[in-house]
Amino acid sequence: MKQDQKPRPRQLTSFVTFRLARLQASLNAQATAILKANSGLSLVEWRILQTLEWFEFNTLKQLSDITEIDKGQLSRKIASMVDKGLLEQTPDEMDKRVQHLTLTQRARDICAKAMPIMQARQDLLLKDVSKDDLEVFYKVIDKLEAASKTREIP
Amino acid sequence: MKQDQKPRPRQLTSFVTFRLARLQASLNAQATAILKANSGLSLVEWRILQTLEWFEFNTLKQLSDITEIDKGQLSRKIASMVDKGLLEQTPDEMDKRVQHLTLTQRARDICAKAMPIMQARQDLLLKDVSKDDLEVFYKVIDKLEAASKTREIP
DNA sequence: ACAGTTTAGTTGACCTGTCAAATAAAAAGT
DNA sequence: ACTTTTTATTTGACAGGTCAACTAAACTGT
Repeated sequence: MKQDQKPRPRQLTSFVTFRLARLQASLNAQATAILKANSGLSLVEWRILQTLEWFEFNTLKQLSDITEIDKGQLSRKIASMVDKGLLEQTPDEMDKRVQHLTLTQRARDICAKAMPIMQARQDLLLKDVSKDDLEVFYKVIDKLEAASKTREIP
Repeated sequence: MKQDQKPRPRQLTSFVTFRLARLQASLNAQATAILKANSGLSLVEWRILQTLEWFEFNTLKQLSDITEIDKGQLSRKIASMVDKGLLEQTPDEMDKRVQHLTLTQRARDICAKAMPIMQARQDLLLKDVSKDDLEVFYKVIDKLEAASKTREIP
């Protein structure tokens, strides 16, 4: 009688990452749909614009470091956003390699319009999460993020 | 004197999703690198194989529902994995539309070889996370996931 | 001054992810 | 039986994401 062919639910190996991947897929779909319906921005565009608004940062490198978005992808995205009139590039005085990015008025308008809805979504997402739990949540994210940067597993 | 041009760090609007996106980028890069070095599998391939091993499920639809991976992507991936000799498809008796998927011996061997390393990585990721915190973490993920499925915002 | 290295950003190639439309088989309604 | 609706899977088109090689400007040390 051949049985236990299948290891069955097993330990929760890979479960954290599995859960995070699935959550991410779901969150992205939601955000993409909301942005499309309300602003015409893609999710990456929204992220870029928001990051530029939140942080002091305004160069591609800094953007890439902070968001972990690939610099290649950013380079192309930024170019297309400049074309669309969402971003402006101004060359750095000292370092001729770097370009500083700023939102155009148009981009600020679009963001201002989309913001309340994205804010509402954020509120909805966190509606049932207590302050304490959220703190723990961020703490765990910090730890996972730190551990995910060590490349000591080969 | 023009100042407060820039709204500054503001509320933590979108911060949860921002943090999750960044974490995800980092985790994916790590997993991809480990898998590449140790098994030749891509991350999606690994996820598909693991999901098939963990759960009873073995059809494309079930795989798509459980992982939230797009069915289109799955359809193509599965085809390529069948080509590579990682999966076998056997048609359902009753319903001629569905195909049941099973890992080949080759796939099981590769997974068996990669598993200890992926397990070690998982352990490393969670090394500094207490059991209680992890529980809270999963609880918050559940809530975010549930909220991300409501399309009641537009 | 200048060879060697690092850094910001670009580009090419290629894989992954997403959406929507198309097929085709099952199930439901009449 | 026969039209309508669902459901499982496939396909096309295209945006997003990743890697690695490349260019050009700074920086380093001598």
